[in-house]
Amino acid sequence: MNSQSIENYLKVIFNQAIATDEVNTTGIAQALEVSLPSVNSMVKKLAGMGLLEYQKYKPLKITEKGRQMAARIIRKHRLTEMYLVEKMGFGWEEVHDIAEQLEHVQSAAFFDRMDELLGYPQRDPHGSPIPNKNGQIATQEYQSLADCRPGEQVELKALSHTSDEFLKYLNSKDLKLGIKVEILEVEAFDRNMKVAYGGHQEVLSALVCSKLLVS
Amino acid sequence: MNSQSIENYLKVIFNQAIATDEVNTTGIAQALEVSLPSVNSMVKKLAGMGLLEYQKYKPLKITEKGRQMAARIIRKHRLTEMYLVEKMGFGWEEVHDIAEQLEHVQSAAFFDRMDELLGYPQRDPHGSPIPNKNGQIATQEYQSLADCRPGEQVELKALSHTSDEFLKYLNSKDLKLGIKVEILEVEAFDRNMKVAYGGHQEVLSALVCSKLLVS
DNA sequence: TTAAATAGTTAGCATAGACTAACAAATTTA
DNA sequence: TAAATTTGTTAGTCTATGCTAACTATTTAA
Ligand SMILES: [Mn+2]
Ligand SMILES: [Mn+2]
Ligand SMILES: [Mn+2]
Ligand SMILES: [Mn+2]
Repeated sequence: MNSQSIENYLKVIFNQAIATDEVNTTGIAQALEVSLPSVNSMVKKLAGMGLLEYQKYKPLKITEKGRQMAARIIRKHRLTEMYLVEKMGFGWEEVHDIAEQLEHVQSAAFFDRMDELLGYPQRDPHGSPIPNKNGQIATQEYQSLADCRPGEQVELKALSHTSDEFLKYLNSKDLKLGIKVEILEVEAFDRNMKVAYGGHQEVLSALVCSKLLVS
Repeated sequence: MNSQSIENYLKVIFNQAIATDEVNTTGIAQALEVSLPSVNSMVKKLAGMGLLEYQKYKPLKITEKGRQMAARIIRKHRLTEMYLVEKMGFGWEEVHDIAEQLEHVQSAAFFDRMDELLGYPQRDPHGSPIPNKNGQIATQEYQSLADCRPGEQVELKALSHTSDEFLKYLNSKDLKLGIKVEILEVEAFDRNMKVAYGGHQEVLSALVCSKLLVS
């Protein structure tokens, strides 16, 4: 069985591969808050396990085997988050740290039961897709709210950033997944957006808009 | 934060202290399936943390601090087992291995929520008491079925042994907690018992009877 | 296109937690 | 009670995973 450490590395590498395709040592070190030499030795180990392709000084590439293994861990993470929100009444800002631990539990039955009780959800509470048991994952086809034009009416589908602070900010503005948002105005200077949704009218910063994924 | 290893040692020591008051190195080694020197060095570490009293060649004694810490882990274990059975539909023979992992999750909110959703249960699916948040634990005041006499009518309250095989055996005989059992006959030679309960009439071996706790 | 900055690597070390081999103390058995 | 057995301890080793310091390769800026 792989250690929690290995699983956490692999997950970070997988996520960085999605974002940039080219994964580098420094990015992993920052994401995991470990030193560069620690990453270097773990990367060699993962390569030895056939999960990465590693050549000195070259960007890292995750293998298909690595991708699948990572996706299965992410599956457990996201199912857990969904379960905590839907079945245990937690807020979407409370679940990540718990899921970060539960994702390492070794018990197919446990996660399969969550999946079943949830009715086989496709997305987690933050709108990210839940990989299937084979490690296949739907690609996000949403655009950023920041790329929308005045007059458009869109639906909030997912978040591209899920820090506690951001989620609490969204709570404070009653911004939830599924709400319909109308873009009223875009300020040319700073790209701030005036939007209307569910009885609210708010001005959202360009930073916030860039993290909101809509369709 | 204490490691999973430390927590598992402490739990074993706590349980042995309940059973015998005198805890010895060999017993811990057997329970955890590790070598004697491994236990010896961990025991010194736990003593250094103030969780045990250790003197060379003397039986170990768990401290009040150690007892409380152990009971809090056991609380998480037993709440988890109860949650898995009551809220997720697992059988009592399926939950121990999952709880063995979940008991190490660091999140008071997670276990408090389980507790709340379960309605603050006093006992786990095997009838063992669930310690409270301060590490206080009710003492079992049940007697073994093996100590009962013919003609007595008792209620099955808990198990003093909870291996998968034993639980599956109980499943096969429809023996569940809460059922009323009448002792019909005790065979003098081997102490086998003929009992009746819920439409069943069975002969239970002395070994089985010794593991069934009743009131 | 050289110099500076950044990124990646290696060597060496630390800690946690496991192990075996060798030995010592305590207990049991003859 | 002396011998045999069991129990506990010490010393030394190993693997996993981290670290810092020193160095090298690559990339960026002057
Ligand atoms: Mn998460
Ligand atoms: Mn994790
Ligand atoms: Mn258990
Ligand atoms: Mn455990």
